[in-house]
Amino acid sequence: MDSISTSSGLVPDSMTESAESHSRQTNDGSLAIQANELPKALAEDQNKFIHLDPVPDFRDKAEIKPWLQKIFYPQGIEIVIERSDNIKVIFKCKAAKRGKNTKPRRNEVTTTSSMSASSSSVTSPNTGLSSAAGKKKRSVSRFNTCPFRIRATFSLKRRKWNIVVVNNSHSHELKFDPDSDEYRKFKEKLREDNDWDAVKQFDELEYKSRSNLPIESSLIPCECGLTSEIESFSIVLPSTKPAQNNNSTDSPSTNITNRNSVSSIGSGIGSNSSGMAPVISKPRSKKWQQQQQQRHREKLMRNPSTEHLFTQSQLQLQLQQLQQGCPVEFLDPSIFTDSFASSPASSTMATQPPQQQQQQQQQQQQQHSLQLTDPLTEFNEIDFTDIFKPHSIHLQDVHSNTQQDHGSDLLQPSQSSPPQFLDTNHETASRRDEFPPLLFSPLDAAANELMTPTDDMSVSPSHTSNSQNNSSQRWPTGISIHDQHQHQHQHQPILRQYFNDDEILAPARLASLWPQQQETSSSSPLRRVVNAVDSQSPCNENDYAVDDLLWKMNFENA
Amino acid sequence: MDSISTSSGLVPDSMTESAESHSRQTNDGSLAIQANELPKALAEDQNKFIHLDPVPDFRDKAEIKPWLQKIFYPQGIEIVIERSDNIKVIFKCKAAKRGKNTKPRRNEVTTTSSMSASSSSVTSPNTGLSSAAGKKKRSVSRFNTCPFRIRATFSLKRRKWNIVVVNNSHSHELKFDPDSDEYRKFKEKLREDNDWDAVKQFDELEYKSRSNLPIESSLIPCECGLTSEIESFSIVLPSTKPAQNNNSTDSPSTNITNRNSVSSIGSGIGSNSSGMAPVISKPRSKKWQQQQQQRHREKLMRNPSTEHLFTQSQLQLQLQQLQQGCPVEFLDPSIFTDSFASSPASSTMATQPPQQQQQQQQQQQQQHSLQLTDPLTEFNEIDFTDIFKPHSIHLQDVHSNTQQDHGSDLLQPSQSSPPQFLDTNHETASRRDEFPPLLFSPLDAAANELMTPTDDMSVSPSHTSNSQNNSSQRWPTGISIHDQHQHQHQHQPILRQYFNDDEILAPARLASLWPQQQETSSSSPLRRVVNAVDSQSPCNENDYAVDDLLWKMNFENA
DNA sequence: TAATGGGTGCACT
DNA sequence: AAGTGCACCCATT
Ligand SMILES: [Zn+2]
Ligand SMILES: [Zn+2]
Repeated sequence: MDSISTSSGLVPDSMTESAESHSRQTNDGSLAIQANELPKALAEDQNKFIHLDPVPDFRDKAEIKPWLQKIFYPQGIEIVIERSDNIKVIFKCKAAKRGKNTKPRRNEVTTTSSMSASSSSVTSPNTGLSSAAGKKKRSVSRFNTCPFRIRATFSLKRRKWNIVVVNNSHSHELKFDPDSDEYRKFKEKLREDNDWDAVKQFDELEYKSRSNLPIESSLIPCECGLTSEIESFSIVLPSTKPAQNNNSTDSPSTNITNRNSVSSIGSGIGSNSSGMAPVISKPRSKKWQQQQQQRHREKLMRNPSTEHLFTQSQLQLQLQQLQQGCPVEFLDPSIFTDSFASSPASSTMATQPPQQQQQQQQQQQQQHSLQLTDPLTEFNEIDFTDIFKPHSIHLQDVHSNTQQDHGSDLLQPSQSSPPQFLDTNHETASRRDEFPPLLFSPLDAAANELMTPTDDMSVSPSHTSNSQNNSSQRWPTGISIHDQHQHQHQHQPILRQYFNDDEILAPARLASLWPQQQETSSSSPLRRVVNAVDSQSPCNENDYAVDDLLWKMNFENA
Repeated sequence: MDSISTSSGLVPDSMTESAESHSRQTNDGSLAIQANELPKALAEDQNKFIHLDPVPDFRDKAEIKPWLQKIFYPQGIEIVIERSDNIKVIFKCKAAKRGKNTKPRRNEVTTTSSMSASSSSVTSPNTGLSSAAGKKKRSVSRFNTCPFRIRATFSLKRRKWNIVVVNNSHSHELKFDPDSDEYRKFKEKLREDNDWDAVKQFDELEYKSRSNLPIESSLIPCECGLTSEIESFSIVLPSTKPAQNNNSTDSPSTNITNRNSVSSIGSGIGSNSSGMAPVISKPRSKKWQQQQQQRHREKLMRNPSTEHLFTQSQLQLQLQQLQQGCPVEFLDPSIFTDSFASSPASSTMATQPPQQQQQQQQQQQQQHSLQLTDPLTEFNEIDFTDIFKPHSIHLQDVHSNTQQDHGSDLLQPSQSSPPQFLDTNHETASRRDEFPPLLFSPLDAAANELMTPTDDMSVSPSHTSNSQNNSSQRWPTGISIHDQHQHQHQHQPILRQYFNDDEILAPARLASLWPQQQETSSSSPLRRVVNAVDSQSPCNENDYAVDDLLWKMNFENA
């Protein structure tokens, strides 16, 4: 079970071959790596950040978590908010439930010895029932010391939320639990938001989990109403240090292979981020869980919505998303097959998408079993004052220039609709109540930005020309790795094109899903305003003044 | 500065003489101690609890904290909620603000060496300005490891909130900081609740703090609108172990004398427990604090409300309260003087209330400098199942029977209005919004209890006869110490009389403050209902049925 | 059962 | 990797 290397080919093959050459160290010590080189980069540079980009233009802080849940639930990672702010949200792994006898050893979490991330069904034949593992031997990881973090920070300069995976190592196994309360709420919210495509995908995920089928990869389509960025990243984490209660780091590294691949098509949820599903405290008996499992299984078999999960229509939807910039290698390979593989190993091979060189890439990925130095030791030295500084954007089709395209924050036009600082339009002041009093409302801030509406076109003149170009080349993953100190400003035109494509294509894809809500690219007044704000240069004096004010007010608690 | 024994005489002298004889060990290992013997009891029996009784009939969980703040702010203890529930609230000391260089020694909190609770002005001539201590040498007690806890639990059986000081030791010095944000909110809430008498008292406290005057004792008058319990207790904590980060308990006991006396006249706040004062984050520069200090000093000198803090009218008020059952020994002795003493020692003597034997009692109290074994080590073995069993009430005039008057829970008529579990009446749903949906509101509960209105009189037939009796004899403290295993039921008539006196006399005192709100004792329908509820036997079958339902609903989260 | 005790999500500061 | 105030939880008895 440990040292499992059954990874589904989520990283395009062509990249892995030249992985080493693509990782470049810039002269200031920063590292620029392409998306397909993430596994190796993660293994070698733990103190680097995995930057998710682009991200939807979250209009509310509360939209971030559902979006991330779409990405990380299929990876067996249940995220919770560790701390949140008006300008940042720190996510972490949900703490493990304590087993009955919650006195595990301190130095090693009773080491289920594996922390095997990918194939959860291998280690626990009990399939996703948390109670099965529980009672006594479960790795309860006494204090939740998992170092995994996702940091979402709102850049006042760029007026955009930046999401960075700070630490991809886990002190526990990754396991998708379809019976967790949080997941239930999450899925209920998906339904409330009418994100039926995601609901279907998660139905499939639940089915696989309950059926002991491998869940190595996942697909979460994007269904947002306003934006439609495609977000995905792949991570291979070779070595996961077992949880040590930060007092004695005796075992240097147990060399336990841990693999973690994340793939999804994210989306900002269109609206209603306020209403959470009513909390329903449920009993957690084993019997109840078995009932749930059986019920769900029957429902899945009968439900027409889940019936066609593996039919041609679903596949066509995926292909359509592909053409619009969704990286194929991060789609769920299982959608291309109509049968379930019984063993994880076989399924891993069987679920390969029909991409050339996919298997080679997968094999390459299996070799990225590298040790991680303890990232915790290095984080203390991180200077967080630069957290809102520009960060790099890396595309696959520009991988030869990866070491140069950090910075460029000033021109990156990815749809950065400030979550709350942007909406100046006095007509849409309804969301103002969600923020503390005395904080500027998004409407006010946005109105301030309308003074330079023409910057949008000037910065991204060729926003429509390269859309098909990018999507057909290598399905850019839209992921970038960079460390803290990247400040170069280069290759801005390429970035501009890329992100403008996203903005333009997204509504079209959305329209295909809900024609009644159709809305041409940037045709909405609000949307156009947002784009204008995003694409304009942040070097504007007025902008900085506003930024400073907003920054100060953020800490005023109002 | 350390081993300060400048204690103001808060414990009546006559008691301390026979302190040892009054502490009795019952045959089941429990300890019954009179109020005036609290210092010694605390020093010798750390695993005992200090039970505050009676307490107001809190109608909302949110009313508990302000009430406790009135008691503990004058002691230099700023409480925060560690954890709260529908049925319990755990308070602790507010975490110390870290100085700039937050790397203090681990084993000893740079030991301002004193933890001298009473006279804060002695150690820090900078008078209550937190910045003065700060920056570097301040005992920031890196992780807030103060063991002090106050536990408020709602007993479903007795329909009453019970408040217990779980651990009276502190890992830090006790210092009243009039500039803390929380205190400002607290005081603003006092103003909102029109608790002007408390406002005045705290104005005085602030003045003393800013003027480097000793704040050994305090007075917080009762100003509640609905209830008028008199609450007070006195604690002398001889030895406070310095904070040790629970890893190495090297210094067994530093023998640092710590004295902590608490006195107040508590009251449940009349209404509006929902509206918190708007948070105003203030800059914390030293300059700003000095300005505040100067401004406050000037305002105090000029304000007519604070002008007469030390005039005869104020003293008459105190005397009036005395006659109504308020223990004189817990009143602020300084109100009896019109001049400020410069040194704590002299002021302690100068502020003695004109009571006979007061000085003797004070001297006796100074001798209670006993060491505390670390209470945390012993709390793990305490059996909490009996905590809500009848506890002993000790009056000064019945101190020879102290070991016998625990129990009698069924008849203790202290006003216990259930916070939210009781309301079944459908007419008075106005306060229902303050509680989670589906929870009963207190008003309904009160209406429900009207079915047995006559119980009030039957239980306390002599409620008016002994009022002067108690107040003139030795000013009962209304405090009881008891440990886990007290089960005797004795001297119930005495208890009944005592608490009924409190209930009846309180409104009269209140009326003296606001004649327009005058309300004779138990004349208010609601008030009478509350008394009826409290005095009736909880063994009623219907009551238990309601309890069950309420208990279940409490965990429905609805 | 009713009560005790603690974990932890997460936003305020 | 802000620390912590506070409450929604859960486990145990
Ligand atoms: Zn984790
Ligand atoms: Zn304390």
